[in-house]
Amino acid sequence: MAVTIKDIAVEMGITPSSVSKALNEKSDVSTDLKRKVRQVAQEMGYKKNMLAVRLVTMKSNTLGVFIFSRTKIRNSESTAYKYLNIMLNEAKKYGYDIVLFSIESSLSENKSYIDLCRERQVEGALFIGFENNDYHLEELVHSGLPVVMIEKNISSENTGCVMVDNAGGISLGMNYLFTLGHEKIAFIKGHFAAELSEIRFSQYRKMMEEKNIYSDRLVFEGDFSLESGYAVGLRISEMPELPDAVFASNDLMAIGVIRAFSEKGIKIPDDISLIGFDNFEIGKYVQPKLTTIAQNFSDIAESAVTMIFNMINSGLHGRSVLLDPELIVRESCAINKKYTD
Amino acid sequence: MAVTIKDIAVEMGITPSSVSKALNEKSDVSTDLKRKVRQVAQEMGYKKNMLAVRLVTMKSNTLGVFIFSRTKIRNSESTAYKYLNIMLNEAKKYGYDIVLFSIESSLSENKSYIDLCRERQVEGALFIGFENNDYHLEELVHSGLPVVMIEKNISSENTGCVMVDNAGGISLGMNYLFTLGHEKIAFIKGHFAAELSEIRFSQYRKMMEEKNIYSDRLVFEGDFSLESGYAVGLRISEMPELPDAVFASNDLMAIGVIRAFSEKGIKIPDDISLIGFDNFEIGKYVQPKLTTIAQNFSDIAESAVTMIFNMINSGLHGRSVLLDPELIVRESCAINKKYTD
DNA sequence: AAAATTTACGAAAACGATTGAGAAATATTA
DNA sequence: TAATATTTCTCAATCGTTTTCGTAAATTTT
Repeated sequence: MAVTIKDIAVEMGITPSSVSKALNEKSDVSTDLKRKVRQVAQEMGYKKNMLAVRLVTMKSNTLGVFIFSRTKIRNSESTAYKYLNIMLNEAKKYGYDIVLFSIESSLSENKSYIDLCRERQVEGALFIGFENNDYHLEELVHSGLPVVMIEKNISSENTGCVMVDNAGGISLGMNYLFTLGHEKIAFIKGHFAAELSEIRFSQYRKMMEEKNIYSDRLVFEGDFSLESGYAVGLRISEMPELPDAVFASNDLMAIGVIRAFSEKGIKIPDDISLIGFDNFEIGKYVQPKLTTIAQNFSDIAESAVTMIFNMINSGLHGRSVLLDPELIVRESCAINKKYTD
Repeated sequence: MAVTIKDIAVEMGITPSSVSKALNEKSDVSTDLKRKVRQVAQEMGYKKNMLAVRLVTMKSNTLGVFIFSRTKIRNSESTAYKYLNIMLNEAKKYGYDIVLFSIESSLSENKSYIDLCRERQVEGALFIGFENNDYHLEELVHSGLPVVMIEKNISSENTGCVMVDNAGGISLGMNYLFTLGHEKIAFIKGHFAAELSEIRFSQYRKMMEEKNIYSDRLVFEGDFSLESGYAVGLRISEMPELPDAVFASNDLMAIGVIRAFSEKGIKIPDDISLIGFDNFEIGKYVQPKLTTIAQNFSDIAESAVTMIFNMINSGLHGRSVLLDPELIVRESCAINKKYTD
């Protein structure tokens, strides 16, 4: 069917090994033959069979990428894709392919992530999002396979992670809110199965407690989705006394809140301030423009790929790298009026 | 390193072929041996090497998917990911893997899409988005490799496509607008390199011309991005006389328009009606809620995968399938006041 | 009990490449 | 010119499977 080096060999009256070496620019073949072989290969439409190459060289040059879609954690398909895109381009620079794994179906097959990786001979695995209750984590950590996770804080010999400094991001936002004179700051938590939900909330709680102004009644359960933000927004609007501000665990929920408040006639930032987390582009187009904490998705993905290649090629251990978030001030926060009284 | 069937064979004092047959549930091996082999394999932590399997069986069980990221056509990373996700799950049902290809890097390597596919032995390729000026199209069509494209209307022996009926979608929106009494309908075109931009615009133009109300001054260039929608919105707001309505080629641009109008004090839908295309979830949360044309991304992706497997397994030819769009009426369109005068 | 059939396993070739060791051809040195 | 060194190619093993064919043993049929 397809033309092989053997075909080229018989065509040229030489051996397959010479063809292989010529095509791979080995030193023990004359430049003249190289040229001829290249030309014949071209003419015959030869394409090397990577399956064979990888089998014999025992190098798959392949990275596995797992994206969690089962529960739509963070509801941010768009960020998953951003990550994926960067990973793809970075991997290509190293000459690696990326094979995608979907979580839901692999679980139904009753194959663990490691099984999938071993079968495909992937040299490393990248995880985008990881659920707290996933019992495969243990296995991953002890597998020996280089693994790096995004949005899940972990580091061991063979597993690393890269994520934004979520606690730092919350601090940035909280301090900004404090500076503006806000004290009754409500918080909308993210999806319970995402580790960063807990991290963000903990930092919020810690900072509120330090000021002795923490109250359970100020925290609301969300799941990172627009809808959940909207639902919480409605509930907040019905509180006997409005909070000074609300800190949403992500932009999507913040936008849901904007919608709810708008329907209830609550003005942002006049009646209440609002801050999000992520810095999605859409935040610049909602009314009011959303003040938020930015995380650089490209940097995260790039660091993840860099780390995994360091682990694969240089045998480095997994590390936990935290990237700096940034406060993006736009229009959804204002000075607390009560403060000026 | 890793345990192979040979290892199992020596361990059990049988031959590799028996192990292979046992593991593959072949009929010419006793159920007793099968059981034993399974157990030993399990104990020894055997994982079959798919590279070897695929090489010998001459079946890669792999689909290639190409996503165009070079020019951020449609600016809809999120839809690309939605497509990808469905494809992944559908492919898994057939026992296929998906390897991802990034367009930009492949071009820099000077390897055509077909080269990449042939090397990896992929059995079919899925394209998400395709640029008008991509000169590789010709090669694809004549490659013999099963290919199906999303958002690019083409069909030949080995290439098919699936997309929403864009012209029909525009008709839906235009007729709705006409019913509401609008005549001066502005149109924001999508990215010039996307085929569907032309399709959508053509239908708009056709319907306007049928009513003899087409004017070049009512059409604006966009590129599917929020920013471009915003920019056009600003320009529209500065027109000597406001149009009755604006039809944006996608929701993102419509949201940009909302922002621009809001800043200029133009009320939607009181002063002007607005309609989008895509039915992104965010449309329900902007103010006013966006009326739009819905396309079902899941259906599109599923159809694409189904088609490619039909081509791969049953040798069916590529077809061009058009899915029905739907008008989603929300709040951004109202009856034309001039009409009621 | 002999013949025919079935069952269960082994031997070996294959898939398409790579690679180190060895052989042949050519070039270099003494 | 002979000996040595260098270049250039061939040989053959290998990667981990699958699969066809062959054959001995077990089973069934006559």
